[in-house]
Amino acid sequence: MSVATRKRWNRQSVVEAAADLADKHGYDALTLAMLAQHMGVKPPSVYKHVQSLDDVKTGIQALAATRLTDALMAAAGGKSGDEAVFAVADAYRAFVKAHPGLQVAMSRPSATAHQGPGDDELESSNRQLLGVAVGLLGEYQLSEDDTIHALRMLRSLIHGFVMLETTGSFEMGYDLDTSYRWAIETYIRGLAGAARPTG
Amino acid sequence: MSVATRKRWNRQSVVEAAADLADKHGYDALTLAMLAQHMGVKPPSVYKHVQSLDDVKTGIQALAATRLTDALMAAAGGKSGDEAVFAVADAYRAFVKAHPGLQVAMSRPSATAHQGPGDDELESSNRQLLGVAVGLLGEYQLSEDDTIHALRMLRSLIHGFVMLETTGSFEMGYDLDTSYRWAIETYIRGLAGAARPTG
DNA sequence: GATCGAAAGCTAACACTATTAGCTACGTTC
DNA sequence: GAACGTAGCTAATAGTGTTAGCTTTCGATC
Repeated sequence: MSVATRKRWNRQSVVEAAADLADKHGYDALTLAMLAQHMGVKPPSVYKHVQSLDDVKTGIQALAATRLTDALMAAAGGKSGDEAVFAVADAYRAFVKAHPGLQVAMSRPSATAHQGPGDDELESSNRQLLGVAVGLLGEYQLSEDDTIHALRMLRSLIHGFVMLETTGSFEMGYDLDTSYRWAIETYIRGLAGAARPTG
Repeated sequence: MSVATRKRWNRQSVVEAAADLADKHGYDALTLAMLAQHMGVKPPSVYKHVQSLDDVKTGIQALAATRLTDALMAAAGGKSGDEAVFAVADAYRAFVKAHPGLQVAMSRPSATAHQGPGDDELESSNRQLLGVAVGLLGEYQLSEDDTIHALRMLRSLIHGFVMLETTGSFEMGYDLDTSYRWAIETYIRGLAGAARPTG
């Protein structure tokens, strides 16, 4: 007989398991009973490792953010200018396609006012991402303020497109890949016109 | 005693009442018990007018779409070119601010494969909106394909910005109104470069 | 290797959710 | 005024998350 010593869970590993389930069955379909069953345990036992289902969902949100950040930083690494922008845009879209549950998680206001561990990690991850993003737009000669605006615009554009795509809100009949690239190109073109007068 | 003859409900009026509640308490917080109480009725009675809670939510989605369409068409009415684009963008953002519940409803995949009445209305409303939108970009001299791309991009940009704004995903410290206008301006600037060679 | 305490499992229970069945009473119409 | 359909009700079911309290198992210490 295999003496199958039972798996040792902790908040992190439970959240990761829950994130997988969210990707498989949908973020909203994630239930505590489902999570418990997947852990091979009855529902109340889950509370030994985690405060509540909201706690788990908050954890998923943080996990999603850091994983997305990692993916974007990896995509941008080494590249610069247009090439880097396209790479990040593609990586974002690919990430969402691969992780539908995590995407939904990211597009919800945080359930609990987060305080737990992982919050610091999330903060530093965001700071890292912002640094990379600012570097991303370095070649476009924007003022400091305009860099913020340009970043917000790029994020909005990518996030919105991917959102509308996954909810099936776009009319059919025209290729989405083409539209996506067209949009990023047009964004870059618009950016050129925003460049500050060369000093 | 006032003989207060009780209000006659139907699917439409129930959906409208539910939409108000969704705006007040949040789309996800909307519960059948809450809806029943607001109607002055016990939960099971709601089913006399509506098939299920999912049915109500599908109704809210349709209602949100048609109301948004109306608001956008009203905003665009008479205007053209840049002015019209700014007007539509502002109207969209204002609508979402005024109807947070409806916005969330719109950004969710439809709960039930809609079939009920109001679906036709939704369809025609969408067709109307597309017509207005195409007219909106008429001045920019885009090819037919590019018009679709430009429309998708504008929608993505607006939807994404408003989404990130309402979920509090933007870093603080820089004015959002300014960023929003900046983004629309940059979009229009990029559009100019996409204009087809004048034939 | 036996013992003891903490960690993690369990069952039972509670309050909530949506939903159905079946009954009663209102209100309209003939 | 009688008949009938609409719309209310209560009671009950199956699901949700969550807590309390008990038991088992695991790991470390003697």
